[in-house]
Amino acid sequence: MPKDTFFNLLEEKRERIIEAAIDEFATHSFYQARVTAIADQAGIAKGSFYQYFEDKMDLFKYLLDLLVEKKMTYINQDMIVNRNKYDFFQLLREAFLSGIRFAKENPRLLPIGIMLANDQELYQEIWGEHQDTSAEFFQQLLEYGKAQGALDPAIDLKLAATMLTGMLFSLTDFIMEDGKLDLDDMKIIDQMLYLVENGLKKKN
Amino acid sequence: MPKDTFFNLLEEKRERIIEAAIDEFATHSFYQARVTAIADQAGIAKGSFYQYFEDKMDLFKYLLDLLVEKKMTYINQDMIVNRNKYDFFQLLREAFLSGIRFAKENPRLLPIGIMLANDQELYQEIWGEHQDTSAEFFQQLLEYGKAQGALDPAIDLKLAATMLTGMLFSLTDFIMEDGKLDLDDMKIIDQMLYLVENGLKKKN
Amino acid sequence: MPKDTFFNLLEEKRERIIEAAIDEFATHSFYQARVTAIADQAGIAKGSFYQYFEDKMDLFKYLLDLLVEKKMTYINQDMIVNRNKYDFFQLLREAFLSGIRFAKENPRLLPIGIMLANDQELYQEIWGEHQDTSAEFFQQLLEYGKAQGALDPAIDLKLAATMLTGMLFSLTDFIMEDGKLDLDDMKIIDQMLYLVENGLKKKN
Amino acid sequence: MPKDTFFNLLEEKRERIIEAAIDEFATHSFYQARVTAIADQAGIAKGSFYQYFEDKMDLFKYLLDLLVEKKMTYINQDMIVNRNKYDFFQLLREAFLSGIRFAKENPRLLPIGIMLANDQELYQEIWGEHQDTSAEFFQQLLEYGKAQGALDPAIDLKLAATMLTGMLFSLTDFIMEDGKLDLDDMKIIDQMLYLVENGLKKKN
DNA sequence: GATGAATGAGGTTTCATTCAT
DNA sequence: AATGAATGAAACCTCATTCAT
Repeated sequence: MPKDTFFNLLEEKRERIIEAAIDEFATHSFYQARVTAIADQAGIAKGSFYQYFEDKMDLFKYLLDLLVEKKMTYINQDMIVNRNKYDFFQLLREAFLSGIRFAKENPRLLPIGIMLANDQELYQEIWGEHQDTSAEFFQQLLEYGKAQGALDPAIDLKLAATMLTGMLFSLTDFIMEDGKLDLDDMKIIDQMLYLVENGLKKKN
Repeated sequence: MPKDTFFNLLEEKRERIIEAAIDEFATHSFYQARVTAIADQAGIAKGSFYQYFEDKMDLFKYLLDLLVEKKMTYINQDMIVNRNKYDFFQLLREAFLSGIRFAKENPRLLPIGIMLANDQELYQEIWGEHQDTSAEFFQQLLEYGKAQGALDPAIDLKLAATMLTGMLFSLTDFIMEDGKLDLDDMKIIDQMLYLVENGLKKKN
Repeated sequence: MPKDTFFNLLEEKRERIIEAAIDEFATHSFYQARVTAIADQAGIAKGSFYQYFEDKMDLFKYLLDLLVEKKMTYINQDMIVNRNKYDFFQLLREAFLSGIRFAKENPRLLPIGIMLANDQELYQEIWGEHQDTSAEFFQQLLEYGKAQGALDPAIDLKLAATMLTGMLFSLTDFIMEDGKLDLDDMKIIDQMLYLVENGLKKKN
Repeated sequence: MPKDTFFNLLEEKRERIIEAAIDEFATHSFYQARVTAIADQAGIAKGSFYQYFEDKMDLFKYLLDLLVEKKMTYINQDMIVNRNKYDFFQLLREAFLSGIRFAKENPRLLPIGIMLANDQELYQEIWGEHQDTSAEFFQQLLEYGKAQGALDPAIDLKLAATMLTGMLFSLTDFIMEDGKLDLDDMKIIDQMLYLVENGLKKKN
């Protein structure tokens, strides 16, 4: 946790530091990221950095907290409200949508999460067991769908969850790549959902 | 490219160096990996390292070349031979299978590829534009399937390719995770293919 | 010298600062001691510290002044009063006793003096020539003893003073070590005095 | 323990480094001593230092090992040889003599030992329990003397050992102070021994 | 060709002190 | 007077790379 001094700062300066940190961690791994670069970019003295944070890790963890908190906000807003109104595939659509929306509105946070996900050792140190949330989330959603009788009973839920996770990741990459427009996103998501619902096979 | 001296080495020593390098890069990012660790592990003097390679990057690029070359070999062996004998979904099955097989037989190469894929800057420096090969490969396969009339004409091929790429990645993770058995892999792949073919929706 | 602001403080706060400083300097060398720790412990702002003292050294010197002053008080109280009533060995006993008593009643001041005594450079900077007070004191006492005819004329007074100084230091350590009881102290001091008076040799 | 690289160095360079280290640690506490100063003084690059030693502590411990080893050599040479030839007071004389001789011939090692002795925390970290050797040594010697019937049976051996330790320390300081001559040392030691044997009291 | 010592730039972190409120 | 944020020099240590044998 950052020190009190950090939270006592003027909003504006705090923002500058966070922005600088996100910039640095979005483009460099935790180890490659330099405290000096963050301090310089934020326009503060190197020494000041250590008045705000215990060390580099302290800042990094705080950033991840922000990321998780923000992401949760996104998903919850959309999903909690609609959980009982819609059927499984509509909920899935919402889930995809909020994932994409989050990524688009916080594009610099994404690489940080991805980098962490790919550094096992760091991941363990920071989050311990803390299961892969994304796959877990989809599995719960699928169980709900199964209970509703919306799913083909032949499918393995855990595998399907894994699959959806992978698809969401790729889809995000796909959409982020050239900053495509919002309207198009809808089409893409609907296409993707069509694939998920009906598969690739030609209907007779 | 490694220097001539490297290729003049006894096969056995060359092998030892490559193995040591793979070990190091499989567990550390490019920047985090230490030349010293590689030299120690390979049982050569630190100075010798620089007689074989220009620098750390030189070795890393060479490793990636090996990785790509090896992966291509896998896919080609299975696919080129069977391209005309089987229908689209059988080919897709082969593609998944060879992807998985490669990952299982070269488990230490995988993290290297993943790490690289997640470091934009490094990726650019090493491969420049060099499109995402995996998605490209699936797109070609899908085009072949479309030509065969095996696919639902409503689907967007590029998107489907993205989707399959993500799925393959996740599937690989899924299988590698607890070292599942070969026979099970088949079942999982068939399950996955079932999803891909028929989607999640309950059949009437 | 502390600034006027320091002496204008409420007795209670001044006390708190001194106590905090003693704690810090008793457990850390001058260089190792941290101004921040003192300020925190005393419950004052770091900035306030510099309103009271020129710098770390300023406080340290002041502490040493207090120490010397306090020690002098101890010795004087006992000694000045008794100087003419008792013979040499009784005075020596008093001197040892007051040394021990001071150490026991101000246990945290002792390490500060010891640390200083062992850092030549610092010692010089703070006290310049300022002879070793303890040895000097014993030498005067011995001269008084010689004048009284209580001492073996063969002994070298300066050397004996050095010897007594070392003994007092060790004795203090010895007694402080496990917080021994007061009554025991008397016995120990009498034992020690016996040694001083009669030496180790077996009497015939 | 220093790394192998250190022991592979040319004698001359190794010597230079040790000398530089002793100089630094003799005039600064462990924490105050600077690796940079040692490297500069020894004429090596800062990086080289870390090729030879794990860290600052590694070098410091090695220095202490040298100190102890050297001191042991001194004492043993003189004492082991003479243990059975001489009576107690002669042995004590030898002990004092070797202590002094060691201090005179290795004047820069002494402050290092003293500083360590006065930093409890550091002492613990380096030597753990490892009793105060000097006091222990004198106690054994005194027990030998008691067995021989050379000592006044009224004296407390542990206290006497403490006393002798303190005296040796002070005596060493006394002699080192202004670089007194060898011949004088003998006189001083004999004076000191006289005090120890016969005490201060005037003989009738 | 092989070795391993030598180098120094650059990273993180600490902390006494100053400054602005 | 009091506060506590701001500063930057300086410390330790790492490591890719060069150099001399």
